[in-house]
Amino acid sequence: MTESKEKLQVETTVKDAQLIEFRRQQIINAAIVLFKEKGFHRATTREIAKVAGFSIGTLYEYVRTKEDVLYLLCDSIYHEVRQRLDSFPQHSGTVDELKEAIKQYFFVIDSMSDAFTIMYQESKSLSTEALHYVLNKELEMVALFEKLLKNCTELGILKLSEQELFLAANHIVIQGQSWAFRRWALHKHCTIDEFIAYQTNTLLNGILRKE
Amino acid sequence: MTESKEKLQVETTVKDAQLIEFRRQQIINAAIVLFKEKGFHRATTREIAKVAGFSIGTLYEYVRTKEDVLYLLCDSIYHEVRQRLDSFPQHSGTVDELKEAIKQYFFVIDSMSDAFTIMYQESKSLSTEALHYVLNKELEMVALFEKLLKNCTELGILKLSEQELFLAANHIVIQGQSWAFRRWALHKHCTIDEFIAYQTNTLLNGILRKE
Amino acid sequence: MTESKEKLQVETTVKDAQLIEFRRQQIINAAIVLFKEKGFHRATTREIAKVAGFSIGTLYEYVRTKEDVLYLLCDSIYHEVRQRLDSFPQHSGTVDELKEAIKQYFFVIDSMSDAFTIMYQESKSLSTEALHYVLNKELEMVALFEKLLKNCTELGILKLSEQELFLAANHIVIQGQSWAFRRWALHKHCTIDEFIAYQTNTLLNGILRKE
Amino acid sequence: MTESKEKLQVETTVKDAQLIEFRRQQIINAAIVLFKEKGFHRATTREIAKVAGFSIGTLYEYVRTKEDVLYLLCDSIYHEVRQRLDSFPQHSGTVDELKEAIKQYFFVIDSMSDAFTIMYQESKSLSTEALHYVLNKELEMVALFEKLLKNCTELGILKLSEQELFLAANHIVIQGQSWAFRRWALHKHCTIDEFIAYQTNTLLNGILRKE
DNA sequence: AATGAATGAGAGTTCATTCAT
DNA sequence: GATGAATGAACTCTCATTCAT
Repeated sequence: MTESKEKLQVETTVKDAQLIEFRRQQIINAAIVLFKEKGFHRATTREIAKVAGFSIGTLYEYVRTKEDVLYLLCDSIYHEVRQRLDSFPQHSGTVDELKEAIKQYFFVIDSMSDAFTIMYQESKSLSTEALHYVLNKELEMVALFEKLLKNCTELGILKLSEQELFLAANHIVIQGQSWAFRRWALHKHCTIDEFIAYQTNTLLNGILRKE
Repeated sequence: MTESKEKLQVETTVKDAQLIEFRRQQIINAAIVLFKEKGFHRATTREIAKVAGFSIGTLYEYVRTKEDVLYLLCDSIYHEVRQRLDSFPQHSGTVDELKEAIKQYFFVIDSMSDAFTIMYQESKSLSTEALHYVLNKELEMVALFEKLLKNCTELGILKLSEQELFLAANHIVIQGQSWAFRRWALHKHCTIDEFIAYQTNTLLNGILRKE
Repeated sequence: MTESKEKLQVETTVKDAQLIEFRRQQIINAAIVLFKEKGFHRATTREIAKVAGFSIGTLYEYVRTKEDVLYLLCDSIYHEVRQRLDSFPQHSGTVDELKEAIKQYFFVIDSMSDAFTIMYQESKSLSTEALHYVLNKELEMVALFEKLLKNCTELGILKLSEQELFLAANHIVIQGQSWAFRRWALHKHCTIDEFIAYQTNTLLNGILRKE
Repeated sequence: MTESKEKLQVETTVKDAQLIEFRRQQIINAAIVLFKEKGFHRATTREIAKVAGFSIGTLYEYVRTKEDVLYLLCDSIYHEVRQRLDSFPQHSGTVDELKEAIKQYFFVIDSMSDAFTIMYQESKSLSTEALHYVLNKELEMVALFEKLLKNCTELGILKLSEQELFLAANHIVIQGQSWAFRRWALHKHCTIDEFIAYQTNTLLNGILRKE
């Protein structure tokens, strides 16, 4: 899995790269808390700075606009997801590999569900350029699962058209994310493991044509 | 299907009920256009009034706050959905009935995808009370499909636990809505009919246990 | 004397034209006081609103930006100047007419010297477009005196090349304005009448070639 | 010509006098570029430091406040003017000497017109104390020409009252400076030599009373 | 002597809401 | 019932200045 587009640069007045990394992580953490609580528009930059632990002036040394904070947050999600998916042990058996990927993906979402929810609800507030970048990351996610599904078809385990490949991959991505943005409904009825089990079974059964 | 909660009342200074109905529909239509274009927070009440065709003063004769506009919009969605689902011809064959319900549901979403997307992204801006009301409507939707699925299990066509019943219903509702909020990705790959076909097949195949 | 360019429009949210006129005059008056005292940049829009007698919100109903206030001020100066010069009685004798025009011009400046000084020092803060508009008004002023001087040359009283015509007209305009922006030096040494007498004599003697 | 007031001291933490001189010249040069481009208020201290070639911290080793930069700039103008006027060869014939002084003065202005324009438009941003110092320098300039004119009256070439002496000197100073601050209008119509010729002739003709 | 990250008061602007007409 | 001018709290962002290194 490779990044398809250059990262959009968020301008800084600070020169020390390590410090930038560190402060931006503080900003992102603060933003997750606040955007979750009150949404992007109701959270103020002053609050973000305060929760991050520094002054409003300092915030703006690491970020040009409030929108940059949202972009940083969205970007960090995919960074995290990629790290996790890249690091899980690769199986030879491809259906198992697919299952494992789904599991890992759902786990990341579970562990970052606030961030995912924010991204879902607020990414529309990004500039066109940043939004395109983020949606593109999303498509990379879909493409990853398309690839894994395709591997299965090549082994003859599945028979899927290109369209079905896409729809199935899309299906996985959405259901995974729904674990985040529909917490309120789902958590009352099952655990993440049960959810993963149901989704994996339904999908694979649904896709496997045994006639 | 019955409405579980009393409709939340949006106060008015105007008496004429028909006029209220009429003006509110104008408000909702204007809001759909503007919230889609710029989101709830960036759209101003002045703009809403202007697009609706009257003055800001008049807007506030039919609505107490800006949030009321969002609430009215969300509420009208479920009103519309219910009307459509209630009116389609009921079959005796229950799997067919389920299929038909799915189809109708996806069709409503397709025809109101802007409104659905807005609801998805902006409902967090509602007050706790209004949000609960809306989420409750959402659960009624899920319950509707749970009921239809349950009918199938009772005929022995499906074997599903309570949990699976809920997850499957939830699955339908989410995939349907994804047709609205993931337009940008889905519309390039398939038509609404193809999407319905894929979702219906996958779900039913995935659920039917043939061992 | 005709206005060479369309007036630049300053946008408003208010519809009542008379009210706009009235409020803008209040804004200009407040701005003259404050810009004189602390300059354009140090005067705040809040102060302007306060001195004008209304709230900051109201200020922004009649003006889009702070720069608009400055533009309104500059524009009103030329409006005033034109009114005064257009209304003085026209002589037949052209040198007398020139003298009278100079006198009237210097009088207007004397009566609006704060506004003139502000324009001199702050017009650079206008947008390119607005600045061009204002400088153009300034050139119209020069052109007016060029015309009056030209009348004299046509009667054979003066012999001036095109360049000299321009320089002499320019000379009048600058010396007049210096009465405003060099108050601090000039007022200690002479009255406006003495200043006018000196400038008129020097200019006419300087220009008249008697060899 | 003697300096009438002690130079205002701009405090420093640095000891090395030569270095101070050197760095301040860098600061002034940077300030001329930036103040010309965006004015005193819009130019930031950071930018000044950057253009000057060092860090913001260093800037504040040589200057107490941003206003000091403006003061330094204004002060350097008179320093330059004095150097030039003091160094031109003194004639015995006093009208020629006056003419030569005018010429040299206009030449300095031409070569430093950015700095002069800045002084004209921004000196109001100086503190009262610094402003008085600068205006005083200005009056010294006027006094210089008063002196030269007086020499002529004493030789019987001119007959001028004290007031006329002042006004004529003032006239020269202003017209000279107008070559800087009215560049936009004048440069299209004549060269500096033509301008000097016109101003010198008009003034002398205007002043010489031969009846 | 030089650096540059940190600070926070303060500025311009917006916009939901009110209320007299 | 309809209008639209008035309001002011609240928000984002800037930038002169400081001080530890």
